[in-house]
Amino acid sequence: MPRNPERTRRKILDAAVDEFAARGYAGARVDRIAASAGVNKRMIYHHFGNKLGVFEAALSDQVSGVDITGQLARLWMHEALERGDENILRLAERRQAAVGDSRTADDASIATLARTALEVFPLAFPQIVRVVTGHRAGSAEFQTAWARLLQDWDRQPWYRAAKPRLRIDTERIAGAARNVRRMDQAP
Amino acid sequence: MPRNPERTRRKILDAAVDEFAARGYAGARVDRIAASAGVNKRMIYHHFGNKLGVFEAALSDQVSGVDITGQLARLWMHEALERGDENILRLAERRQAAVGDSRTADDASIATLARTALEVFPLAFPQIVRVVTGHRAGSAEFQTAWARLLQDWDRQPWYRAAKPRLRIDTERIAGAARNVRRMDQAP
DNA sequence: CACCAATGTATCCAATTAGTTACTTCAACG
DNA sequence: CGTTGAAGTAACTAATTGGATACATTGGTG
Repeated sequence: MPRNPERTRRKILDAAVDEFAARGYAGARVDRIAASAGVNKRMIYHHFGNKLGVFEAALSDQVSGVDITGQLARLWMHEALERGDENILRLAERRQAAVGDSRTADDASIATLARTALEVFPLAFPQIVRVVTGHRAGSAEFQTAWARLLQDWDRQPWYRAAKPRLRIDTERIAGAARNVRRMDQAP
Repeated sequence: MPRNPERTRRKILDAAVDEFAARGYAGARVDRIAASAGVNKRMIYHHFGNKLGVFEAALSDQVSGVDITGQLARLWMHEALERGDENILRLAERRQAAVGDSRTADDASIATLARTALEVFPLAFPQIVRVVTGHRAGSAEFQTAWARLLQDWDRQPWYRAAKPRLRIDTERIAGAARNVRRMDQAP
């Protein structure tokens, strides 16, 4: 196998994203990232310096996506829990992805945010879905009901009037919700 | 100081709630809980068996609240990240608190859930608030805009028609959002 | 080709941390 | 009163883990 720094770096990053999404910063193990990447642990420190370096790189690598999946929702949660709203990674780039480059009116960004909240919530808080509705977030019953809510939301005149930028295909969201990830075992 | 098992237990639990809310299961330190409770570490194992026992007790103690604060939002997040929607603690009690004891129609629970999502989101994802709106979740600009959104939501005929159970005072929510907690230092 | 920095491996280490052991003190109760 | 078990303390341990060390190999460049 010929040398290929970029590929090694990429393999580490992919493994790190999985590991940090699943377990968070404190729960993640550098050894596990190395093993799952099929790379020697020394390479992680070579490319990223220390554990925090891998964490930041892994977040940066994924976190600006707008295609919301369970994995991204988990990274957002870990990001929020560990960094709050300080030192937001790739702020400009993410802002661009979320609301475009026009100077957005407040109404539009609030509407965009509310739409995002409704999209993310079942991925982020599946237990609350179950507590409140009695159904699992991945169940067909809930999926259809929630999709209908999103559609109703989209049709609201006051929502449409705000001209929100981020419009994510409702179908794709419904599919993503089925992929809610769980940790393999209890903490 | 006379012996007082119940008080000791309570002190441990309070300290544990803070510690787990701030750092999650993997990030929490038993020593730190003991120190911050002003209790010998051995007492934690005496009362709760092991670290997981304290974690479950701390979650159980707080997690069924409907009075949403930054602290509770963090506990919900850690609960979701570490347990998904399996083995939900105090399910019946929480369900009762959220939607009451009547067999709730689906429309009502979906409406309740959506309302909860909008309430919790800025507490749970302050960085997304900032990315999308440009304002901090605690800022007056965002607070008032978001409160208006919630009020608009509450006035929607299709929301009122669903007769949602959980109605939380918008003012109190706005106040709670100001208390978004951050970790003291980077991970 | 010869050199050297980048890439890679195997192994070790110091610090942290969950959990234990061995012991003391208190309070209730027959 | 004295015995019994729970409440409490201090010190220790075994295992984990982030990070370091020492060394080998490769490939591009002058």
